[in-house]
Amino acid sequence: MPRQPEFDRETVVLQAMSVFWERGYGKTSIGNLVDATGLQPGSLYAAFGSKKGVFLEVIEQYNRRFLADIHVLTADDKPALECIRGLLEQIVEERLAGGNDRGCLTVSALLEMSQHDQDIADRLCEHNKLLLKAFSGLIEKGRREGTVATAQSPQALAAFLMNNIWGMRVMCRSRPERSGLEAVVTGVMAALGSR
Amino acid sequence: MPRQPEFDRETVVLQAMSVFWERGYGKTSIGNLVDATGLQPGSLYAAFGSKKGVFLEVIEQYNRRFLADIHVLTADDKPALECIRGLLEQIVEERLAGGNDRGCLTVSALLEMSQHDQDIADRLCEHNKLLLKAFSGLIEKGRREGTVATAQSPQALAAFLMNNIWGMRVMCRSRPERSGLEAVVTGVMAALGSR
DNA sequence: TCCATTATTGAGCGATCATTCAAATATTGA
DNA sequence: TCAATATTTGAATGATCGCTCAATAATGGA
Repeated sequence: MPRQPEFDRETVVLQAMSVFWERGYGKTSIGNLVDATGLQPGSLYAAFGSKKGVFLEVIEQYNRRFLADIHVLTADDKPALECIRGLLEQIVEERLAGGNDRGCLTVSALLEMSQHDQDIADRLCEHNKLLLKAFSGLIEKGRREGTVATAQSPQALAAFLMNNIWGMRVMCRSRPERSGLEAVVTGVMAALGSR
Repeated sequence: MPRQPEFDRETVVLQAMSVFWERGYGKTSIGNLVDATGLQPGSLYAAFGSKKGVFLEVIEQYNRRFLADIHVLTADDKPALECIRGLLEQIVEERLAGGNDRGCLTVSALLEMSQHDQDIADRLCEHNKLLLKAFSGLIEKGRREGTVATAQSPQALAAFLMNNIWGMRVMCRSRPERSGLEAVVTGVMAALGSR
């Protein structure tokens, strides 16, 4: 066997994720990726084929992690409605702590790229379907427990929930006040919990 | 008086708006603007100073028009809650008609540019405050009529409403099914109308 | 030790970008 | 008709982009 690659692929993807997340796809140059990963252009192209190839693998990993988080929540002992509240409040607190104003990588990518790149659009839409299913499962669990009492179907409530999370991701890019973010949490919880 | 400009400024801004809306800021080149407006680079720069100058005037006009729409709704005779339903359903129908998958110019601009350009971020955030006030006024009217019955403050409900509209703008870029979009409308109406 | 195979390097390619500016053109008051 | 004053034109500029490739370095089996 000849020479082995010197880098760890997952590490490189995470480093690239950080850059794409911070700068968006269009404003990320190969030079930025070289700086962040320590790999030279030739190595990046040997490993991923193109800038788009790097990005596709980045959103693949980003999506996998997000989905895993939801599945962990679904397996949790706590009432599902409380898990959902925790999910929303985590977004609020992360944003207000001054930290994450990067929003969501895939939401930004959807708005920036879906009109221009069919491959990226396909991948993002496919992920959204998986995410809807995951939320649906979480809400079904809530209904079995009785914590989710609203008459609408789990699928409909999942769409409503995801819509609000997307909205919050946008709001995080603005300069939101605590009152606005908390109003969203209150509104969503009321919509899910009341009958 | 010497030679007058040959173009109508508002027309040019509308033509540029269409391009920025379709392509986003980063993917819009001066060449695209030349094609859309019929103005040569030199004329564009004489009139607007820079690409960013064109864009700032575009979002200025976009925002003015959107705000005006909300104020028209607030002056309408119909119950405020029905006006809000109409607003949401218009987004649903426009999207499902196969037409508008461009989403919202300012939401896209916020995600694409807010991290990189302070001037554009300032302008967008300022507009968002105006929009929140306008929604607040509409909801206060609903409360006076009794159609909006929820206990939360008009400001809080306005934030919740805007959050859902932003979410729908994102969803419009995906490939949404009617059921998902309608679930959002149902969820928002329930949250505003129930006590 | 040597060779076959692969990874890494980084200068360089052509394309495209936002922007500029000197020349050409149009308008108006005199 | 003729300056004086603007606008319009579009080729040119320098920077940056994604990407390539010949040269070099590293590895492991023979």
